[in-house]
Amino acid sequence: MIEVDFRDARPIYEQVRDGLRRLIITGVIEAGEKLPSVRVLSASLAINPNTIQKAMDALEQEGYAYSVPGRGSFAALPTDVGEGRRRELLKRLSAAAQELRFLGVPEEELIEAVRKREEDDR
Amino acid sequence: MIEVDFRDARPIYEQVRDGLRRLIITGVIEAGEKLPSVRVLSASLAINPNTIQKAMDALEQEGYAYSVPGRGSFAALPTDVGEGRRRELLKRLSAAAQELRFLGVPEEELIEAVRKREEDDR
DNA sequence: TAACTGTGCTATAACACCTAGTACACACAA
DNA sequence: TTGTGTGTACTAGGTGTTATAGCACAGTTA
Repeated sequence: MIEVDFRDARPIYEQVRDGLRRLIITGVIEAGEKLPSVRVLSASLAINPNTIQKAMDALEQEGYAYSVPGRGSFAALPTDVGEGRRRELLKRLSAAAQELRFLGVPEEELIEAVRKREEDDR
Repeated sequence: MIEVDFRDARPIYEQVRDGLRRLIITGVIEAGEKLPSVRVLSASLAINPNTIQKAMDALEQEGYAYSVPGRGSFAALPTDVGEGRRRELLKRLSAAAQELRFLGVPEEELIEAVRKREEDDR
């Protein structure tokens, strides 16, 4: 369900956060649906609960999830995601596009990459 | 010329590396032209020379610059930039696009962001 | 009640990052 | 040659983040 690479330079909690976010934006977990619990994820990934908790906190701050003490964490609606996240993604998008143009990648290829649906880019 | 934010979570050497890369891809520094020296950058940004050196090493490894002992560091040709960098950027591009689509941003807006030329996204 | 849930806290170890200081070899111009 | 500027290399230490272990509490649900 979620892959964590201990050799990766990125912190584990970021990998978990990104993995959970990916489950949401790909529709594997729909809005309102329950996310795996801190303890279950901790056990299945062999990662300390505190680290999973940190990933959950980050995801909740982005607006992708909300937590209810005693019940669990759930996927939020796309409209609940903060505007800051949108702006950051748009910045990232044009920055990548600008650099790719500098590297000589034709614009059609960029647009194709933007339109592409199914892929396994982390 | 280059801005460094000490409060930013990103390491200083990454900020310097990205700043230098930006000078190259925006054409401020053209291919073959000399980059500011380690010591000059170190003095003007009030950053330790070792940190600047680390940024230079990273930039050189990406293929955006090459160094000549005794003479200085210079901007490389776009064709010298490694294929790994291209792949990473394309991944980043489609990942951002996919998430933005999930957030309800219309495709025309994404394509517009990709086409956009002049902007100050870091 | 029992088992699950999120949440909070302390303490510790490991690692990346950044700094300070020093030194060497090379290129270039006076 | 001498002086200056250049990239490069090394040691050492301080600092903050990350991840871990362990424990505890309160709320929810069957």
